[in-house]
Amino acid sequence: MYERKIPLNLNCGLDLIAEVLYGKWKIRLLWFINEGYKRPSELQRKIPDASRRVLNIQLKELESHELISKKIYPVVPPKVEYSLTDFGRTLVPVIAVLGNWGDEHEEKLRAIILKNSQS
Amino acid sequence: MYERKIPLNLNCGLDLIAEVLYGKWKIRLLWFINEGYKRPSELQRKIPDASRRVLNIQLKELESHELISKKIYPVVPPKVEYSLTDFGRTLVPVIAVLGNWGDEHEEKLRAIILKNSQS
DNA sequence: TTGCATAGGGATAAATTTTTCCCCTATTGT
DNA sequence: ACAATAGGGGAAAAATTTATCCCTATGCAA
Repeated sequence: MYERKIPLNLNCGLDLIAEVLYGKWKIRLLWFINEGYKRPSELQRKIPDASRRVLNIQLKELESHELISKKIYPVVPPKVEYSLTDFGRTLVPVIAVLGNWGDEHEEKLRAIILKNSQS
Repeated sequence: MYERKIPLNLNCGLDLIAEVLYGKWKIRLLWFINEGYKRPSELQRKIPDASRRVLNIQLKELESHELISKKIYPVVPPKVEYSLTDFGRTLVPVIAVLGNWGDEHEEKLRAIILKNSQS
């Protein structure tokens, strides 16, 4: 595993939430799990741009941060289901606020971002 | 400048807000600017762990995303002041929600994160 | 028997972001 | 002449995150 060389900052609430949410696909994973997509293969289908590997890694991090829990069914082929913990559920309204802001300003944002990514 | 090789996703509100907020120091920059720390040197003092260079880069990105505006006073030595645009101000409550969640769960988060970063 | 689906992991490469180092602007004061 | 101040930026290195590739195992279907 990767060993961090620059120490973490955990001074304020913003540092703390960043530490658990920073990761390209984490917010989306939480969102889809909340919507009821529980199995890894379902999540991979919902997020086709992410590699299988990173999703596994980020799911494991979410689990280690106690935002989701993993249930392994002892069957073959294997079956796994993730679900939000009570703690993870407290993040749902927070994520909703983020998504709503993006949705509300969708046109403006799309225009600004595209304009900048071309120059 | 760096030329992106993996194309952006701008499908939903979450993608859009991620595009403007992703960056190690951006949220903090917005926050401090909102609190009234306007000059680059003030911001650097408030965020001593960031290199001067990145702060400049991220300020410029925030500006190009129209979240902050930059006023250059034609004096010597130079004087610059940033401030939130109206658009940027709409993000303040969103950032507050993030920080509040972190603050509310501060002890739990600190414990979880430290436990995981040691193993 | 071959191929597909399920879930996951190791090793390594590539992409991206952040840091470090050094230089430049112009004026005021020593 | 020279340092101090305030703001910026290029280039390259380091840090970090994601992607790619290959391998494990089992049961079911064509």
